[in-house]
This record gives sequence, structure tokens and C-alpha cells, in this order.
Amino acid sequence: MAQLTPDADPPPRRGRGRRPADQVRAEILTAAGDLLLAEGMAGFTIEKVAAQAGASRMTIYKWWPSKGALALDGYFTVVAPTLAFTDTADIVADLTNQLVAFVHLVRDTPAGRVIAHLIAQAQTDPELADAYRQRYSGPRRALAVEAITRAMARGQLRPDIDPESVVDQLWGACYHRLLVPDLPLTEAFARTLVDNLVRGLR
Amino acid sequence: MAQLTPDADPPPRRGRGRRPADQVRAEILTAAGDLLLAEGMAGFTIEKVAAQAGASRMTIYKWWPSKGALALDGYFTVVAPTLAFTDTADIVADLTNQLVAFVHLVRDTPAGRVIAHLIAQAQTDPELADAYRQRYSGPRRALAVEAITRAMARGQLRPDIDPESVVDQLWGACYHRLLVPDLPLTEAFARTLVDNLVRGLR
DNA sequence: GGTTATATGGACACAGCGTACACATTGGTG
DNA sequence: CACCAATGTGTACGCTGTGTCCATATAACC
Repeated sequence: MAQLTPDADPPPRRGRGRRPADQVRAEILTAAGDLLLAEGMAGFTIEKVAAQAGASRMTIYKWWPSKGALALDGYFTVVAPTLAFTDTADIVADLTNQLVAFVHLVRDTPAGRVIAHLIAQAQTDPELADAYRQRYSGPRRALAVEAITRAMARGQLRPDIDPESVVDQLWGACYHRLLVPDLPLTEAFARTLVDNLVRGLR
Repeated sequence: MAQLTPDADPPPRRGRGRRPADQVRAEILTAAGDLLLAEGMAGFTIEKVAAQAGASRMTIYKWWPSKGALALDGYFTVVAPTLAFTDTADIVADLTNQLVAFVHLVRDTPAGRVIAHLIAQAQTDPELADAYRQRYSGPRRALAVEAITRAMARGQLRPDIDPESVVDQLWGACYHRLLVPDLPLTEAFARTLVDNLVRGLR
């Protein structure tokens, strides 16, 4: 996961006094991220994080206001958010590639479940909801919107469309299948989404 | 809410012995639905439901396997699922009307928050997830898919499109804004979604 | 070296879940 | 009508997790 050294099992035993703040913080964050990937938000507990980090719960409560805040920080610590958006001047190819990559991230790695659980938790945790929007969904939306806007300027797309709504119809549709899996989330599905939108249904 | 008689405040006091099973069941269900609309899944507690229904927790545990199951049953009891899909032979108008109605349901009634919380809870409650798919999202999807399929047969839409993906790009996009409210869920948004898809982006 | 900041262990009260047991009452059976 | 089984009720228990407080130990800083 995020362990550089294979230090394996829970840190053996810890003395009582103060330890370097940054070190403890880092250990808590990687522990939080690991636990999140391993169990999702279901088994994500302040107590477990503290135990796995070899820290005390008090320390966590001092630095993070809510469980959600800690989870989000831990997630970012472990997954190193890859926020790249390749821009090859072919908007259809770019959207397709980006969407297919997202589908694979969600389907083939634990990140999918974690994202689903974070969104779920955000429904009843306003602080997490804000943080998630500002630090994750917001930036990701912005990248897609920029790409679409550039394509509009290049004349590849109609100039009067609303890029934000397009984002919802591509990524939002995938999130929908992630959160309410009536049907599977496949690469073919991602390609169909782009095709539907670009060509139109008529 | 679901009270036919204004019997108001919590059932005063209850004797100790057995009561008619159906009656207790009904009282628990309306209590569950009311509580859900009032507080959402956040404050939805077996104990509160039992208190409001004037029943004992044991009874609830006997009949419902999980908190989610009870919540879903309660929700259906109170909202009387309006599963109508007007079919006026004009698919664009039908989709728009249906989607706009959905947006208003989600925005202007407590049902929106309840749906969001149910989906959230379903992320960590497999039984609820199954029940939600089979009893709610599944049937609703089916209605939209049928309408789209009929429109394809009538020649109003291309014959080679995948109706299911269209559903995700309309309703799924709305769910996305409900669950990750980066941007508001408006009637104009709903109309834009239909327009984007039908006309195409080029 | 002395002071301050901070991590730690331990204890507490509280909420909610899930279960168990004894008792009360109803519904049905004979 | 008498009895039995089914089922709701009250109460209590153990468990997990939360959030808070305290005293103590130790690092970091001046």
C-alpha cells in the first residue's frame, strides 16, 4: 500500500511521551489510507486507525474534526490523485480515454469502493461533503470542463452547449452505475456514453 | 404524513401483552416512514422507530433483518411509489416531463434526501442494496427503457441505441447532482440533458 | 536547563446495536 | 369454555464506537 519499508505488523509498542508531530501525522494518514483501501468506509474506525498507526485516539481527535475528514486525507495520501487530462485536440478520443480510464480505476482497484463509500458518508457528513467537492470532484470536473470548452472553441463541438451538463452525462452516468449497480460498469458502456452524446440519438 | 386519523402524539402507553401482529406491523412501518422523511437516514434509529410506534425493539428485530430493510419498507409505505410513465408518442416530451417531475420530487420534497440516504446506506448494506434495486431502481429503469424502446420502434430514435445507457445519462446524471452537489439540480438542467442527448453535441 | 507543546495511556459517560429471558395477552383449537 | 401456541412487551446485558477529560512523559524550542 503506502509502506515503503515492509515494516509489516502493527508498530510493536510505543513509549508514552511526545513524538515528532509530523511523523505521527504521517503514520496516521497512511494507516487511514491503508485501512480505507482494505475495508472501505464500513470498517473505517478511529479506533482501528489509531491502533494500526500505533497512536492514540486523542491525537487523531486533536487534528481531524471528523471521521470523514480523516478518511479523505488518508485516501489522498495513499492514492496520489492522478489528475491528468490528456489533451490531444481530438475531444472524442480524449473523453473516451479519460472515461475508460475512470471505469477501470473504479472497477479494477479498491478505489471504486472507497469512492462510493466516501460519497455515501458525505450524505450525512457536511464537512466531508464540502471537502470532497473542493478537493476531489470539483477539480476533476474542472479539467473535463476545460477540455470540452477548448473543443468548443476549436469548433469540434457546438458552441452553445453547457459543458457542465456533459460532464454529468458522462462521469455522472458512471457514478450512477457505481452507486446503484443495476447494470455493470463496463468499458463498452463508457464508449457508448460518448457515442450517444456526440452523435445524438436521432 | 401517513396518518389518516390525526391521532397526533406518540401512542400514550401500551400494555404488556401481545397485540395484533398486523396492527403493530402497520404502526411500525408508518413510524419508520415518518421518521425517515423527518430526519433522513442520519437520525433513523431502531430505537426511535420503536418509540414512535409505541412498540418494542424486539418486535422490530423479529420482522426486519436490517435497519436498511426497515427503512425501505417504511419509505414505500409513506410515499406510495408513483410509478407512472406518461406515453404520449412524443418521446422527447415524455422524457422531459418525466425527468422534470423527478427533479422536482428530489428538490422540493423530503424524498430527495431520503433517496440519497438510502443509496448511501446501500453502499454498506448488501441486503438494502438488493432490495433497493429490485423494488425501486429496477422497476423505474424498466419503465423508461420501455418508453425509449417504443420510440425506437416508432422510428423517433435511432434503432441501434442502447436504451439502458440513455437512462443512465438522464436519470443517472440527476442522481449524480443529487449525491455530489457540485452544481444545483434544476429544471433547466433536466431539459438540457434531454436536449444534449437528442440533438447530439456536434 | 527550563519551559512549552504535544503524544500517550487510561478512564468516563453516552448512544446504538443485537440478544436473551420472563411475563402478559391474544388467537385459535378442541 | 379451557387450554396452548404464537407473539408483543419490559428489562437487562454485553459489545462496539464516539467524544471528552486527566495526569504523565517526553520532544522541541529558547
